[in-house]
Amino acid sequence: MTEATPRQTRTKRRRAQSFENLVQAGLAVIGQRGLHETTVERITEAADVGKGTFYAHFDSKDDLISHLVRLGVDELIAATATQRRADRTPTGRLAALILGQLQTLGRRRELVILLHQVRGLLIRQPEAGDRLRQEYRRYVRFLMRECRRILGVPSLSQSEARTLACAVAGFVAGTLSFEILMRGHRGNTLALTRPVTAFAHGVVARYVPSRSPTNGC
Amino acid sequence: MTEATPRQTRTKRRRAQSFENLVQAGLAVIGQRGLHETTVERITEAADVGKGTFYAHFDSKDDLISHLVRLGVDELIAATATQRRADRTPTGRLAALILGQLQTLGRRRELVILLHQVRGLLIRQPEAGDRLRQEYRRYVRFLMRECRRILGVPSLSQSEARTLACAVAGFVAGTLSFEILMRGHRGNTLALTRPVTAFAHGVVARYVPSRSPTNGC
Amino acid sequence: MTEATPRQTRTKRRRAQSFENLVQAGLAVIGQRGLHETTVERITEAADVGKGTFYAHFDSKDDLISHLVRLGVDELIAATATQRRADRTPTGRLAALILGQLQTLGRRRELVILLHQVRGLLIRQPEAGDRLRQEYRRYVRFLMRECRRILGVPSLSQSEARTLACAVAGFVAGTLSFEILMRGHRGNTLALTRPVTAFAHGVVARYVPSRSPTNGC
Amino acid sequence: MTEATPRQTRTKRRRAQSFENLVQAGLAVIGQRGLHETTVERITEAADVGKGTFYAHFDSKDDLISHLVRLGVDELIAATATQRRADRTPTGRLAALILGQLQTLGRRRELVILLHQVRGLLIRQPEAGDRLRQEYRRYVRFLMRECRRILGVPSLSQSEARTLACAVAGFVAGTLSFEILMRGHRGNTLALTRPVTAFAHGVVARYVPSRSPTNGC
DNA sequence: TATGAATGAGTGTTCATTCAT
DNA sequence: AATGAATGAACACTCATTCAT
Repeated sequence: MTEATPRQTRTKRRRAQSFENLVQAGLAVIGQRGLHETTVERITEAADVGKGTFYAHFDSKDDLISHLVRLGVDELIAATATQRRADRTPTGRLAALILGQLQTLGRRRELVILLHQVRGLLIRQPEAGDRLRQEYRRYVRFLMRECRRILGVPSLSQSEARTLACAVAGFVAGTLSFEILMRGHRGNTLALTRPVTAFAHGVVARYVPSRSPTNGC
Repeated sequence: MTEATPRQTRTKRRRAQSFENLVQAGLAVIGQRGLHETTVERITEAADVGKGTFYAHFDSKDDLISHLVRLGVDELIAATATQRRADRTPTGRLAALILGQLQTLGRRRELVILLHQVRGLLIRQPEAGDRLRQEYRRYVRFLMRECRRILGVPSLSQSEARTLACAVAGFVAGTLSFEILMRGHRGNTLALTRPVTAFAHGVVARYVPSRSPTNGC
Repeated sequence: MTEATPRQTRTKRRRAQSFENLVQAGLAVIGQRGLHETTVERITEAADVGKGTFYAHFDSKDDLISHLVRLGVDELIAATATQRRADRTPTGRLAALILGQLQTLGRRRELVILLHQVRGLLIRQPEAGDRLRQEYRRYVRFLMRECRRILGVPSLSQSEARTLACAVAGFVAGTLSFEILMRGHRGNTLALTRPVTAFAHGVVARYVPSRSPTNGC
Repeated sequence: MTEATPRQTRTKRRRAQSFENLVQAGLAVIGQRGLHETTVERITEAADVGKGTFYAHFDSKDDLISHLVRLGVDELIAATATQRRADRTPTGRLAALILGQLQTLGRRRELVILLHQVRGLLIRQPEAGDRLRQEYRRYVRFLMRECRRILGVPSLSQSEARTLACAVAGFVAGTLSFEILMRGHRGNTLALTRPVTAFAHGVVARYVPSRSPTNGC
């Protein structure tokens, strides 16, 4: 017990440590240099492992990126979960959903850069990058479910729900990218409250069948 | 003198033709392969000119990209101008503004890819790429003016107008990128009418001081 | 007379002017940027003529360089002629010969750079660059004649005279290049008087059969 | 532990071998083709390594050249050291110093070409190439010390010593370059004995305060 | 398992030269 | 005679990936 098992465990722990280092280093380097200027060497230097070690954990650079995108989408989905019940009205809940995404991304610019740049690769060639594309689909499907939950299921066809989810996802990602571009820093996501509530308000007004004439507002 | 002018003209025409070929080829190749996989050689092949000719017209690959972004922003601004008076109500005019952008971009996927990927480069390092950044600022400032024109000037501070313009720009660019990602093709921008009007409606409701209590709807 | 001849003359003058501009511009650019960084375009810009004009006057870049080297050697030879009779003693005349070369080159750094760099090309491959090599041979042969004249003809075999001339030429060119390297500017060629007279003194002492025991010093 | 060291050693030996191959190949190729026609690819072919390997050992082509110049200057200095005590009289010692340089360079034409061509680059722009320039300064400073040692320290100011060292260095490098140029081959450096002793004689006569009137000869 | 030395296809860029005008 | 637009071979350098240790 004091000999065999811990040794194996220690080896495994070391391996897990290397893996984790590479993941974190990868995200950090991408955040600083962007996808294209991120080289395997820079990642392994930042992770403080040998260059060969990278290929003991990942099949390729693209493989690491897939991992990172998966983690990023996980985080985006998780972030929303906490705010799901913050409000009672559909408008408030939709606004909370959007603001939750914005705040999470606002705190982690690496994620904005990663997800933006990978999206840029995917919209280029419809046939390629299926594994990566699935992650974005997962994110949009999550938003579809959330929108339906908030707005009420029967009012939306599958296609309409997807269109709306794309609008929500696009609003979040796009607004943030322009904010960063214009302000040159992370920006204050609180300042985005007004357009967010406006968007949420409009969506509820147009998508939720008004229960009473005055409820739409 | 009766000879010199045509001579010069012929040569200049040839030069202009090469330039135009390179610009169009550049946009086309970027649309197919993305910024990073677009090589100068691929561009010159597509333009059917020698590789050296590229550098007779542009200082560098980045220089061409700057040109293309400028043209793209010009097109985006011009596209909107035609729809400026299509509607009378603020909501309708705002929706028309957004739909105009979407339709123009929907027709020209190369522009979506170009502007998306360049934005991806710019949000990475705040200090670099100033020339390119100026183009995006020009676009956002244009949207600021349009929003103010539509919503009425006094209601918006400079900062709020900028935030709103970023939201509009982001909504357009982001929604389109997710649509392309999900549908795998250009998508039908008409299907986006509903979220667009929702957004426009919400913005007017929240930004325009209501003239009468029922007007917001 | 007022018509035909002057017109031809004017054309010829223009052509001669272009030629002269190119020669001067070539020398100037080489002086500033060195042989390798001197491009035909930079020369034609400096000469304020079109790029094609260069090839109306010279077969190639190498052709211009040949011209310049020829002019440089001419100048070196001419510079010496004036000082030929400045002194009576062999030591003084030899020192005057060397100092004359040094002063001419000291005033025209472009010439130092040109002749040094071209020599660098020629010592690399014995078989190539024959036309250029002839210019340096002309220079060395000139020095052979001068040395013989100063030291007295019968005392030197052809081979020894050539070796001595190489030493003189090498002393001049080499000393100047190290001076410029160490001092970072043209340097004061007057400061070189002491090593020059030392060299001249030694050569006379060792090459001239002493007429009297005390004359060697 | 008993295994780790040999492993590391084997890899390191391989690396050192590649490095040495590149250095030798670099010098050889420069000797054959000159600085400008020496391409990284030609070097790696001659060294029988992949092109990328070059950049695993050197930052750039210039970096290799710096290395080679350093080695060349080292060799020049080392070559002299052995002959330092070959003679007793100042004239003999100075001549031995110069002949030592000439014989070393006469045996290694690559070094002549390398040092000549690099000097050609450095005399062009006073401000650039500081790292390379330092090597030449090191060489000249070495010659300053040697001259002082041979001629006796008190007789020379710092500035005069530097001028004399430049003259010695220039005499060596320049004479050899003209010899190679004229003879088309390595030449017999023994044939240079006469001008060398003449130079040495003259320097001693003019720089060493004569102990007795007849000693100068 | 971890390493890092080696690789070579691929990239942006330069420049001497040609030639239609 | 003069021009300058076009050309493409050539170059320095990068980087994802492999593999012997």
